[in-house]
Amino acid sequence: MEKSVLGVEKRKSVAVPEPAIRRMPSYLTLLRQLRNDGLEYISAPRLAVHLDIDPTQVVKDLAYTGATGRPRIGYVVADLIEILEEFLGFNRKHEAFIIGVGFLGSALIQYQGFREAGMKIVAAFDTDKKKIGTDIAGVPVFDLAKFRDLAGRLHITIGIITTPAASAQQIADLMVGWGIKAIWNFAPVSLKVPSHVIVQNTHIYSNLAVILNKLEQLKKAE
Amino acid sequence: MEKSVLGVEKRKSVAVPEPAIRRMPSYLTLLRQLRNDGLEYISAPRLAVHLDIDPTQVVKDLAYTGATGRPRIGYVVADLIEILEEFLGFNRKHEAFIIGVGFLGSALIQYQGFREAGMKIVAAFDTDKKKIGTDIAGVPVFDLAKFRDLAGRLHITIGIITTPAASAQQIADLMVGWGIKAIWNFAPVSLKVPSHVIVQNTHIYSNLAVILNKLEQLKKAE
DNA sequence: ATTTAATAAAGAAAAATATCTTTATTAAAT
DNA sequence: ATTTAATAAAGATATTTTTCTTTATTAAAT
Ligand SMILES: NC(=O)c1ccc[n+]([C@@H]2O[C@H](COP(=O)([O-])OP(=O)(O)OC[C@H]3O[C@@H](n4cnc5c(N)ncnc54)[C@H](O)[C@@H]3O)[C@@H](O)[C@H]2O)c1
Ligand SMILES: NC(=O)c1ccc[n+]([C@@H]2O[C@H](COP(=O)([O-])OP(=O)(O)OC[C@H]3O[C@@H](n4cnc5c(N)ncnc54)[C@H](O)[C@@H]3O)[C@@H](O)[C@H]2O)c1
Repeated sequence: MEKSVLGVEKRKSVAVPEPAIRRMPSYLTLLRQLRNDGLEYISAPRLAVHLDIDPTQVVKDLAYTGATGRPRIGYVVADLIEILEEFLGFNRKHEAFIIGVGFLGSALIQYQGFREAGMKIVAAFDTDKKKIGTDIAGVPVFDLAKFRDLAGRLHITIGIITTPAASAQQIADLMVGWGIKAIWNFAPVSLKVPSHVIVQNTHIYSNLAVILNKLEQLKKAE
Repeated sequence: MEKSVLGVEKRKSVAVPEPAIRRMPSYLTLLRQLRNDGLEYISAPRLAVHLDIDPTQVVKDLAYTGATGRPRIGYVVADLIEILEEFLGFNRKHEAFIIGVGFLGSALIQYQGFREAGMKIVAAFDTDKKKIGTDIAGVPVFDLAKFRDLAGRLHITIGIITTPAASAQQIADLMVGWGIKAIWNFAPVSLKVPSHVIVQNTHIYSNLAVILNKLEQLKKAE
């Protein structure tokens, strides 16, 4: 919060650092597990040991959510879970559709873990005649040609791309045309979209590159 | 490079920033595509436009690989591809095995794209009797009980974990016991391993959290 | 041949992020 | 009741990463 020249409160977009956002689901997952184990309180230093990160970073990350702990005791596990779920939006419903029902697309559709984050894939699209009309874990696979039709009726903000890289851009264009708010892209390409559309890339090669680089450093150090 | 007190060159581990490493596969993927389109030269500013990143960052990233460009011309596409492949290790062979042949594990086994990065999954392990003995795209699925046996004979440095979160730690312990160098973990848990073992987490919830957070910010801005 | 404009490369500055330090709080131990 | 030790919280510092600025290079234009 910041005072403007006129003395009126101006809501400064106190953006939480992305690295902190990325760590938060780990806190939540661990806390849920600890709760199931019957734990009532947990301190930041102990969370830090569990997750192998700096204890002050845990405190700072949790502070972003508004959570407060008590010295000598720590945080109330149940409360912290609720606060994190609320902060991350994992306690709300997020509907998504997915385009490209291949190996990865099918895996994502059948992934039970998205429930824990409030996300639900409600429809799938493909161009393959053999897949169109089928059903994967209750999620119907539609003809991509009917996308605009259907997508317009459903009010969905998240579109997932799991087509080959070659068709990813045209799929993105399609999504943008329909008015999608966020695109989760698993194809190894950089999508060009208008600035108001959120794009989150999950590029598998980046992770592999980090692994190979660390292996190389390890080798050099020997 | 740094001079030591004795005047002898000390190879300071000039670690390339991880963010740079993570961007490099994107350069490579794009360059391969441009080469296929017949392009001979490409400048950093044009690469930057393609990938929507800062042009000086492109130059800096590429400089880490040792690549040099010429003013007014840019980089030689073919050369740059080779340099990047060499730098990332994508032109070498990296054998891996995978534990957990469920939806995600199967998708990874069947993923053709790993070839582009030199990685090959040579064996899979599971505890499910129905899966043991089968074959996925030429990759045999073994009984996990025989893991130690087989893993010892194959000389593999990378282990991929795609089991449910609940069993991930015990799988990691198993891998460590065998002497694995790097673990690529897709289960949403923090693994505890000795410091000499590389762990790369690919946590799906982190990506989702970023998307939901950005959607929330978008909503607030309205 | 000379000028111009694009660009790589190196360096400086800024921004973002992580870590360290200090202070205050508080539950448990004495 | 007092002391002690653990810890949250806030602040300061350090590190990392990105962006900006300057300089030098060079192919193309004049
Ligand atoms: N398989 C993996 O584990 C994995 C991992 C990381 C990233 N990826 C990426 O995810 C994407 C999909 O990979 P995959 O292994 O599932 O491939 P896949 O070939 O199994 O699946 C692709 C699917 O997309 C469909 N498709 C193709 N063109 C389409 C279009 N224009 N519109 C709609 N559907 C279309 C195909 O019919 C197919 O069902 C690729 O970009 C890949 O690089 C895959
Ligand atoms: N499906 C996805 O798209 C997706 C995406 C991101 C992350 N993940 C994560 O990847 C992991 C696997 O997800 P999934 O959807 O493929 O689950 P899944 O249930 O389809 O597959 C899990 C597999 O692991 C095997 N398994 C269980 N315990 C084992 C053990 N102790 N040793 C060896 N094998 C064992 C099971 O038999 C099964 O084949 C989970 O941790 C999940 O959170 C999945």
